[in-house]
Parts: sequence; structure tokens; C-alpha cells
Amino acid sequence: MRRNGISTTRIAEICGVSQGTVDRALNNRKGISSKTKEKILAVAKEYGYRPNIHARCIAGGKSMLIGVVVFDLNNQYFSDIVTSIQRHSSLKNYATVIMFTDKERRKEIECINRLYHMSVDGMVICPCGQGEEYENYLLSLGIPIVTIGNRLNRIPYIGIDNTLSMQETVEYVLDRGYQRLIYVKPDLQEKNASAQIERLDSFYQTCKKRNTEYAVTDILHAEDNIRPQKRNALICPTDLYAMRLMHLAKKYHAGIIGFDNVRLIEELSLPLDSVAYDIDTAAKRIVGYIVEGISVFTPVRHQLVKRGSV
Amino acid sequence: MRRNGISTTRIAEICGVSQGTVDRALNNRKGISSKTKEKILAVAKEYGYRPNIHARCIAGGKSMLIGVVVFDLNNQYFSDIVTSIQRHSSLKNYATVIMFTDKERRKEIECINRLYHMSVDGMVICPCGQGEEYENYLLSLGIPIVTIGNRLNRIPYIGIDNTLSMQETVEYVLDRGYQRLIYVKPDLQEKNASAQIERLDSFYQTCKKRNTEYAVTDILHAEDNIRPQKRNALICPTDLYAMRLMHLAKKYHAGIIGFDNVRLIEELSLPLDSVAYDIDTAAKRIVGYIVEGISVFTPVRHQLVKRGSV
DNA sequence: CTGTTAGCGCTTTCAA
DNA sequence: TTGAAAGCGCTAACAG
Repeated sequence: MRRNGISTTRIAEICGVSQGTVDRALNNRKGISSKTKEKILAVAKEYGYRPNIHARCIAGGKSMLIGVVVFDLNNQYFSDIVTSIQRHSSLKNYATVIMFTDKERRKEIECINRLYHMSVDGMVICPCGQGEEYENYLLSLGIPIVTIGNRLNRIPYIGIDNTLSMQETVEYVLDRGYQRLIYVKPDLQEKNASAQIERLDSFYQTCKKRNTEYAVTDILHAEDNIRPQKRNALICPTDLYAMRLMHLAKKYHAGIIGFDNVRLIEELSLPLDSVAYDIDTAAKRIVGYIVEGISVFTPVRHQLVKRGSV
Repeated sequence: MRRNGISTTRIAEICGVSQGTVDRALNNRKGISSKTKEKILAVAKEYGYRPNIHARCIAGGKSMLIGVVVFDLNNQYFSDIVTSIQRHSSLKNYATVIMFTDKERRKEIECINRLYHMSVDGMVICPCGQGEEYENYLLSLGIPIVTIGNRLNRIPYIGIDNTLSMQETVEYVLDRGYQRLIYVKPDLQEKNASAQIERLDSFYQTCKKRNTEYAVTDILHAEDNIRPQKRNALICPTDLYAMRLMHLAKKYHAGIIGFDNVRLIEELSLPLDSVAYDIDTAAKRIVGYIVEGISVFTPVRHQLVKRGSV
């Protein structure tokens, strides 16, 4: 192979010790005198030693690789979380390998397979697959896996509480005096869209509880559902929809609110309220779980960011 | 190591041949009868053999890894190109490892170093570094590197012709009858920003050639530079700026045009003209160069996408 | 055409 | 506390 830097073998030669001793020094294993350890560490530093992850991996160690499987980077929510995961893994000396499923279950399996065969130490997946068999498959891989976005039954999920955040959103909107809530629903198709389902369910329930007039529609028919004589509010479970419908809100003096609080809102100085999600915390937990096995699966905090659109 | 699937050793046992022969069959090397080859291939297929990239890498083969080093994923231009590169590498059975520099030279070096020590087979870099020493460093790595976005002197660049595309843009705008062109320039700081410099230079030159009134300003002072009595046009060398300034264009009936034609424009149905760049072709060439050594460094075609904002 | 052998850099056991 | 040796899965060189 291309020789990238110095090896343990070479360090051993230089220090006049065995490779095993070098290994002990470099990996904080016990059974080595602090004198020889220091010496080895010094030499390693001098020569800029970096472990060869491939060799390490093949010999039974970790690959220092985290697989990230998402739909795509179209939705800024994904690019935000991917960025954050990359940052946090970097801090732990992990590299991230990213793959896209385009919301196709077949591709998703292919991605996971490929990552598995790369011996990644763990994966973060926004699953489009679901079901008993699919979960068994994931579980059978025997590596830490966390899901984001959509939820599975037996796999850890890290993200916000969709039910609670939507409930609070609806209540907030109602408290601002809106009379008719229009929920702009994405296609749910047959894929795993648990996040969207949870949000929609929560919307229904809260509306019923508050005895509110509401409508559920898709983005193409949002305008048809506006009743100009009332105070309408558009509830968009994802910011992209909200951004696409801001012109309607303006036209009809309707309220509008999005979800995810993607960076773009700030960047374009859009006056759009959105439910923010502490992505950095999520990413930190994700990496912490995969790298160090730290389990914190309580929901990540959410918060309504107000910019005057409701 | 965790045993992911079957190995060549095992296939050799099953087929009753040597490991060397298995290697010949699996890697299309010569010196093997088609009979034994077929048999081996059949067994490999049956057991779902996948080469262990780590072992292969350590033994002198390829790592099947491509490193991608960009500023971040804030600018949708990056998420678009990263996505496209990932797709094309996937087709060649390569995986992509992504790292972010945040436009900091120190981080950039760190990313490149880490990727190098991962033995990636090549890298795609949008450099913020520049200069003799930096280029020497890149060249010294001895692996294929291509730059995107910003240009370096001695490293292949794949992208559009910034000079020509800006020239055509200016000419187009002028031909539409605009009298005063306002160029909204990003911070150039001390980093490599060759793409931006080329665009700006080309803007200057074309304006002079056409003897046009123009101004160059930053995004904060764009409005101050508009002369309501004239027909103004805002030239934005990146879509994000254009999107941020569309409200000005509307307010003053000015023309506005962006660069990169990011997907978001379509997604939000923004009436914004932009200079499109065939990212898919670029990504294909990038991967082709790294994986197969195919060198096509002629500029990628650009095209003005008209949506009525000029 | 095929087998044998050595070696990549690292981890892990077993002896000393 | 240290060394020696084996082995991970693969490639490459040489011999038959």
C-alpha cells in the first residue's frame, strides 16, 4: 500500500522494543512501564504517527467510520443534521461516510449493506423502510444504529417529540386568535413517515380537543382551503412547504408556521415562524451513542422561533 | 474483526483451489481457465462475497474511498455537488467521505491529512488555501485531486468558465435594456476565492467594454447603490445573495440574476434567473478522473435559466 | 494455468 | 513488564 506515515513496526525498531510494547503504549493498555511508554509516545509524536484504520480494522479493531444514510440533501433539515454529525464525529476522530436512499427502500438496503461491509462502527439512518423484517435485519447487523426523522419500534430514535411539539404549535396558533387551521400534509405513500404521521395525528387531536375548525390538504390545494372571511393559519410540518406558501399567507393575511427552522430562514431573513430543533444536541447524542455507547434517548428539546408570521 | 460475509480464503477452501486462484477469478486477472473461474464466481455469488476494502487497502489495493472537502453545506451549491459526487461514486462502487473546512485553512489541512491517512484513492476539494507551498503539499500526496469552486494553478479544476459565463450574463442583461449594473460582491478576505475573483474581473471588463454604468458593492449596501431613476440590475455571483435581494428587485423594479441555479429556486418557484451549471456532468467527470483517470478538464457548460427576473 | 509464500499494519494471545 | 508469534483478508511475486 501507499505508505502514509510511520507504522508501529517502525516505531518498535526505532525504540528498540517489540511491536506489542508499542501497541501497549499507543493504546493505553496496561502492562508497560511509564518510562518506555513515554519514550514510545515521544517517538510516535516526532514522526507524526497515525494509526492505519484499515489495518486496525482488519485486525479486529474499530474502523473509525460512521455511516450516515439519509434520503438526500434536498431538504435542508438533512444537510443541517449531516453537517452536525460530521462535526461531532470529527471531534472523536471518526469519519463519516454518507449515502442517499432517495426514499427508496431498495436503495436503502443497498446503502446499509455497503456500509456494513465497510465495517462502519455504527450507522445513523433516516429510514424509509419499516416493519418487523426490516427491523430484524437492522438488529442482526450487530452494530449500534440510531434513527432520525422517522421512527422504528425497536431501534433507538433521536429527535424531537413530534406529538408534543405539534400540540404546542397548534395551541400557540389558536391562542393568537386564528379560527381556521389548514394543515399542509406531504405525501405519505407507503414509506416510513412516522414523523409526519405523528405530527398529523397530534394536529388532529389538538384541534379536536380545542374544538377548532380545521382542514388537511396537500400543497397544491392549500389555497382552495383558505376561507377569506376567517382568520386562517397554515400549519406546515416542514419548512420547505412553509417557504413555498408564504405568498399565500401574505395574500390572504393568513398566519403561517413551519417545522425544523432550517438555516435558510435566517439566511434569507424570512419572516417565518418555525419550530426549532436543537440539531447540535441531537448530533452529539447520536455520535455519543455510536462511539461511546452513551444512551440518551429522551426527546431533543424543541422551541418555537417567532418571527412574526403567526 | 467482525466477520462480514465470506472471504477469499473461505471461497478457496470451498472450491478446493488456492487463494491466489480465487484472487485471479474475482479480479479479472489473467492466467486462469474459464472453467475454474466460473466455478469460483458462482460460489462467490452464492455466498454473497464482497471484498473487504480494508484488507484490500492494506495489501496495496485501492481503498474504494473518495474524500470530499468543502466549506460546509450551507450553500446549496455544495449540497448539490456533494450529492451528485456521491451518486456517481456509488455507481463505481466507491464510497465518499465528507469533511468540512468552514473556510479555514487550518481545518482544511487537517481534513486533507485525515483523508490522506485513510488512504482515500482521490480527493475533491473546494480549496480555501492557495499558494506555492499549499499546491506542493497537495501534489506531494501522490493521489488524484481535483478542485471545484476555486482554482489552483497546478491542480486540475472541474467547473464552469467563470469569465465567459459572467461575460455572457452581463451582455444578456445589457441587451435587455438595463442601464446600471450593481454587482453584489461577497467578502473575498485572504482566502482562495478564485471563482469569485474571476467573476468579478469578468464583470469589470465586460462593463468597460460595453461602456456601461456600474457599481460594485456588498450585500449590505446594495440598496444604497440603486438609482431609482435608472433601470437597475443586480448581478449576484451566487444565488443565495440573489435570493436575499429579490425584495429589493421588486421594490425598485430592478432586474436581478443569480449564479449556480440551486435547486431551491425551483422548489420555491422563485422567479429568479440564474446561471445554471451542469453539476451532474461535473460530478461525473470528477469521479471519472479519480476512479479511472479520465481527464476532461474543459469547462463544464453553463446556461442561463430564464424565469423573468431580468 | 495454478499453488505457494510473503507481507501490508495492527491486535491479541501466550510465554518469558 | 516485555517479547514472540499468529492471524485478520487481501495482493503480489515467484515457482512449478
